[in-house]
Amino acid sequence: MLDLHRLRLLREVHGRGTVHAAAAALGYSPSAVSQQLAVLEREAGTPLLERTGRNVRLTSAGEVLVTHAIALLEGVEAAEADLATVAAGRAAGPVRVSAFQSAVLRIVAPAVRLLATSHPDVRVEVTEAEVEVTAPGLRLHQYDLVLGDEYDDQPRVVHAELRRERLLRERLHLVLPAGHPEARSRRVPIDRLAGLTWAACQPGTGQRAMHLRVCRQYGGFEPDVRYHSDDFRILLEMARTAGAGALLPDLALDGRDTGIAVRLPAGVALRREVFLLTRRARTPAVEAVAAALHAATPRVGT
Amino acid sequence: MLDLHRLRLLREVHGRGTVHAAAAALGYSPSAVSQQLAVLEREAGTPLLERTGRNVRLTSAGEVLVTHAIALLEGVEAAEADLATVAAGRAAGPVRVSAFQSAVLRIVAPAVRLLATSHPDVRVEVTEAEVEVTAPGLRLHQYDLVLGDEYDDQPRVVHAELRRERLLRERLHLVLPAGHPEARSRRVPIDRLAGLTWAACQPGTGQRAMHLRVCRQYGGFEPDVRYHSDDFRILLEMARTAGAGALLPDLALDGRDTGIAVRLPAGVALRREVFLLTRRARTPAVEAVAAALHAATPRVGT
DNA sequence: CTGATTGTTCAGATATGGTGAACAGATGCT
DNA sequence: AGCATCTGTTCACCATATCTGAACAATCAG
Repeated sequence: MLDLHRLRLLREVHGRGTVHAAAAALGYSPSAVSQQLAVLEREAGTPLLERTGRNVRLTSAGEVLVTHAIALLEGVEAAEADLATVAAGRAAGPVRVSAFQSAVLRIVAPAVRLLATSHPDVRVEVTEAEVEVTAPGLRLHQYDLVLGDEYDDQPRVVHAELRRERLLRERLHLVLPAGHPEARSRRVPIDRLAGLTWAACQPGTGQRAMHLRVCRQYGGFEPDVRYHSDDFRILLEMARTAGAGALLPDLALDGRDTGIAVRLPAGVALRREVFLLTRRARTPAVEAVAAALHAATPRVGT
Repeated sequence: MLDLHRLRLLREVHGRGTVHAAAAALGYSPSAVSQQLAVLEREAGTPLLERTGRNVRLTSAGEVLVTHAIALLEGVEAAEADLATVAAGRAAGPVRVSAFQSAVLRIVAPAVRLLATSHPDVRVEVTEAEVEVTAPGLRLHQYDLVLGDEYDDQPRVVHAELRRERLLRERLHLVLPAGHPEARSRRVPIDRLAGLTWAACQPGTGQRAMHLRVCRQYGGFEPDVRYHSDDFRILLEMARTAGAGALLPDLALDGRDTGIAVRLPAGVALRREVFLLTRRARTPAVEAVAAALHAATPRVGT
């Protein structure tokens, strides 16, 4: 009989492309994975992998088998979730959540607090990471729920097998050092800020791209970005302490905005959407966590 | 992660009721089964079995898990069948058939001959046994196709999960020793045969029950059954050699009826139906065998 | 050409899963 | 009631399967 353990290796190699990556993901040596796949091929009676350059790729028989493997492993997971639920008499089991920094702070952490009393048998594991990194891990069952963000001008494509729900849609604010001359008016035209020093996320991130686009398109200037961090709290602190400007969403602002001035850009409506990704098949525990995340999401002005 | 091997043990214990039976069916010692189930319970985190008297029964958690197990094992089987088919480029893999004696001789054997050329990669395994015995084994995946028979007055109930197809509907004939006075007419009234010595199947079989009912109802006598065998060819030989009478279906008569007279009973239409059982989910190989069985079924007068 | 990848093979340590004997409780026969 | 005979479980022990790490071959980038 086919062995689930080996099928999982096959799925992982299929999903990650290399034996090394699959081995690393599952905590084995590449040697072990290679040997087990060889056994699987012998059982299958036909080659499942073929080498292409120094990598491996699934053969058509491998593709057929991996399709079954994915369904079977999904089924096993459902069985385990059901079992945990029955054993505890209510939604139970481990649930792995990933979210980007501000969502961890403002959404996931409060949700965990809610779940601690409403669903004490659900064990939530949280990883702070960006959607780009973790979305593939959702399909590979490394995570069960992934929170992501998306700036209006850069919609993310999401795999058809996944389910996406909006958690909130928030405004982006201009954060200026308190006492900056432009901070007197409630709405600040971007083109007045050409001389400002800026704090923004690392190049390659959505926030940075949005920042550059806004300055170029609405301000007509190339921003002098001097402070780089993917940590919104650091960006905020650079505004407060080092006199920089920043473009930050509601979630990054926790209300204690002493030392800074939070203003809206004039003439532009900049928005960010925060959403939740899950696989289509949801266990009771995942369902409970999803509900808690919705409940814990702060209402911010749209 | 849950282990398929252990889930199969659970399914078998569920299906067969005792640890011993499950162990015997899978070729293990009861000790091994007991130990593996203990491991499964530890993994599940909740009891799956409870002792009732000297047997075991599934707990509600066990029931939940076994439902998943059945689905998963079905999925694995589908995967293996698909794999065999892909590997061979056509329907392939082992298929286990069971049938009662006359069906093996007249239907299954010819079907195997057909399949040898039409589907050389399908490996047919045949077991001669009665439906009563093998039908449960169909649900337990011990067999893939089961041929059964049913006398008109004793319809068999078939489990809703199984699929039943009629293969043929045949007449029952009165088999008399050649030269018996009543064998002169084409149709023989049953009540003329009160003094005959009879050959019939063992008590408890459908044929025996039918035989008794016919003699009592249409002949008004208790038959003197002296020769008992579930082997129709032996019953036929007792008619030929020992001068007994018998009630046999078309399939039991192979046309070489020297030494006997085959007549229809007068005033009664006795019929037997031969049918095919499979699980609802059929692999390509099972489909091919089912088609061959239909094709190989002889056309007999209804 | 060299160095850094990739996947595979081999020898050896370790864990897993099997058997069979001994045991305890339930049932049924005399 | 008493004994034999079923259950299923536990234990010690053994075989096999599966992991690791080193050595190897092939590919690719600089």
